[in-house]
Amino acid sequence: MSDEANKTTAEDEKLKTPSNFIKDIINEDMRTNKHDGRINTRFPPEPNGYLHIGHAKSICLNFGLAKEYNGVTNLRFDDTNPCKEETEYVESIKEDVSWLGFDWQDREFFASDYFGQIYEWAIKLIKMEKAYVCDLTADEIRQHRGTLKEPGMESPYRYRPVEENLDLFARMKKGEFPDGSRTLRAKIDMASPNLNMRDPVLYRILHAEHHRTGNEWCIYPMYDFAHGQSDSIERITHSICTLEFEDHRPLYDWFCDTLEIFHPQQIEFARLNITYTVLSKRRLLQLVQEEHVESWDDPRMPTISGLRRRGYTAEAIRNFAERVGVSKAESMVDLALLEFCVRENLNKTAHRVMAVLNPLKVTIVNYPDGQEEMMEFVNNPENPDDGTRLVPFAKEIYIERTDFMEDPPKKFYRLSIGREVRLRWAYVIKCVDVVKDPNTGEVIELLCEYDPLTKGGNTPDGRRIQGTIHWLSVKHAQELEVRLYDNLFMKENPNEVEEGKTYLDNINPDSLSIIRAKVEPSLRSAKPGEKYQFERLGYFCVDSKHSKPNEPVFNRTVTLRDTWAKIAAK
RNA sequence: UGGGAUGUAGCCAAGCGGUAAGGCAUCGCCCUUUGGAGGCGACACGCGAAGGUUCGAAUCCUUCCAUCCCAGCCA
Repeated sequence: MSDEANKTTAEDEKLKTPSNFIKDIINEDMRTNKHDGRINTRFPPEPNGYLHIGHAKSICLNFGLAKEYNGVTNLRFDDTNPCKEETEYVESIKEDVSWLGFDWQDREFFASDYFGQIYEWAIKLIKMEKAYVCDLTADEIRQHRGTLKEPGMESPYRYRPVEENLDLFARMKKGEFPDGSRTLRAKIDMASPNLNMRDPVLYRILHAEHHRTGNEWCIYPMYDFAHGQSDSIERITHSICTLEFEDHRPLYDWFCDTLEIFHPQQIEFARLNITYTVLSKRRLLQLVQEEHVESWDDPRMPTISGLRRRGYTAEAIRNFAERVGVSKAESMVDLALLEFCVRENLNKTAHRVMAVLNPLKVTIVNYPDGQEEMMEFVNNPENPDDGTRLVPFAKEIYIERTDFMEDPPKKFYRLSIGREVRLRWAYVIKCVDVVKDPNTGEVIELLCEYDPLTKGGNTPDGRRIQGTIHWLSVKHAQELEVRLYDNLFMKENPNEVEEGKTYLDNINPDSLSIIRAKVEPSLRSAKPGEKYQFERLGYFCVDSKHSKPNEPVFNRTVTLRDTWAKIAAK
C-alpha cells in the first residue's frame, strides 16, 4: 500500500472516531494488554429521578466506547439509598436507555444485588482493624471531621476491639438500634487533606423500605462503599464518572486495594451543561414537584423523556453527544448545537406539511366561486421516494399573517399591496386590496388575483417570483391545538443569580404558549410521536400525552433556521 | 503553600517538541417553488500570563493569575 493510501485511511479513521483522553487511556491499556484486551464499561444511574441529556452524554460515552473496543456495557442501578429511590424511576431509566438505542442485553444489575457481599467486605475490614462502629451523632461526626484547612479529630470509638465492632455491627444489621445512632466507619486518616479519607462512613442505619430488598436490610452502604465494589464484582475495566468524584478516587482505590479485590480504573470527565437549561436531578425534581412544569416528560424539560415528547430523535441526541466531545474542562455547550442536531436529522426524514399558526384570510377575487382543485405537494424534497400528496385549493385561503405587510421594509419579499408572491405548489397571486376592521384599522382580509397560468407555482413566462409562502384552503383547513415552546429559562446560565434570588427566578414565564392553528386535512389523523415539518415554520411532533384520536396536539420541536428574522432584526 | 482539577476563537474541542484539525455560532457569495436545505469562502500572526530550556514550544521547566470541586449518616 502506498504512503498516500495509508494516510487517507488513517485520516478517515480519525474522522469516524474523534479522539479523547479516555480513548487514550484505553488505547494504552489495549497496547499493554491490561485486561487481556477486555473492555467492560457501565452506566450506573441512581433510580431517584428521570434521565436527562447529561446522562445521555454518559450513556453514549459508555456504550460507545464498549462498542468501539468490542466490549460490553452494564446497566447498573446504584440503589443504596432507599429513601430516594423508586421503581418508577428504574422503569423510566430502562425505557430511556433503550430508546436512545443502546442494549445492555442481560447485564442489568443493581447495587442492592450486592448488599450481602458488601456486608461481608465490611466485616472483613473490621477484622483487619480497618473499620469500626462509631457512636457519634451526625453532628459530632461533622465536628470531628475538621475543616478544609484543619485536620479532623479521631472518634473516641476509633479503637474499639474487633469483637465489639463485630458484635455491634451485627446488631446494627439486626435492627437493634435506631436510625442515626451508629455508623460503621473506615479507619483511614483523620488528618488527610482529602476529607473523603477522614474515616468515611461506610454504613448507616436506615429503617426504610427499599424498592427491591423491601425490609430485608436496615443498614445501607454509602456510595463510596458500594460503587467501587459493584464495579469490582462486575469486573468493570473502566469506571467512568463525572469530575466531582475525582476526590473520591483515592478512597475508591483504597477499598479495592485493602479488600484485595479486582481493581477497575475510575476515570472522570466533565459533565454536560447547556445554555438556557438546568441539568441536575435535584433541580429537575424541584421543577416537577413545585409544578413549574407539567411532569418529568414535559416537552420543556431537558430530560430524555421530555426531549422525546418534544420531538427530538435518538439519533439527534447521539449526534449531539458525539459533537460535544469528552474532556475534563468544565463547559457550557450552546443550545444552538443541540437544535442544529435535531434540525439536521429531521430535515432528512420529516414530511413537509402546511400549517398556519396565525391566519389571515385571503380571497382570490378572480378565482371561480365554488371551484376546488387538488394541488400536488412534494412530501419531502430531501427524499423524492417519499412521494407526493394532494392538497385542496379554493377561492378562500389562509396565509400567515406575518407574510403580509402593508408597509414592507427593504428585502421583504412576501406579500404587500401590488406585489406578487407564490403560494407553495399552487398559484402566483398578487395582492390588489386589503379589507380593514373599521374600528381598529387592523387588516382582516386580503383581496388577491391569481394567475391561472402559474398552476403548481410554475411561471411559464420565466418571471422570477422571490417569495413563496404557505397557505390553506379556508373550507378544508382543520383547527388543531399547537404548543409552541421557548426556553424554560431566560438566562444562558440559569444558576447565575443575584443576591437573594434562585434559579427559579430565571424561569421564562412565556416558555409555553398554546394556540389553535389551521392545518391541512391530512393532519387530523396524525398519530402520537409522528414528526412533521410545518413548512417555513419548524418541526412539530404529535404529543403523546394530550392528543386524542382525531384530535392530535402538536408540539413545536424547534423552529426552522430563520434568516429573515436576522435581517428584520437589523 | 489545605487537597483535587481545569484554562486553545463567541461556544465546544483536536493537538502529546517540527510551526494552530473539526463542529456549532457568526459574516459574505452561489443556488433554491421552504428567507428551509445544499454548495463555496471568511473566521486564533495565536494557545490564561510572564519568564526559561531548545535550531524550533500550545506541547518541556519555573513562577504567577483565573475558574471549578470537596467539610451529607446523598449519589
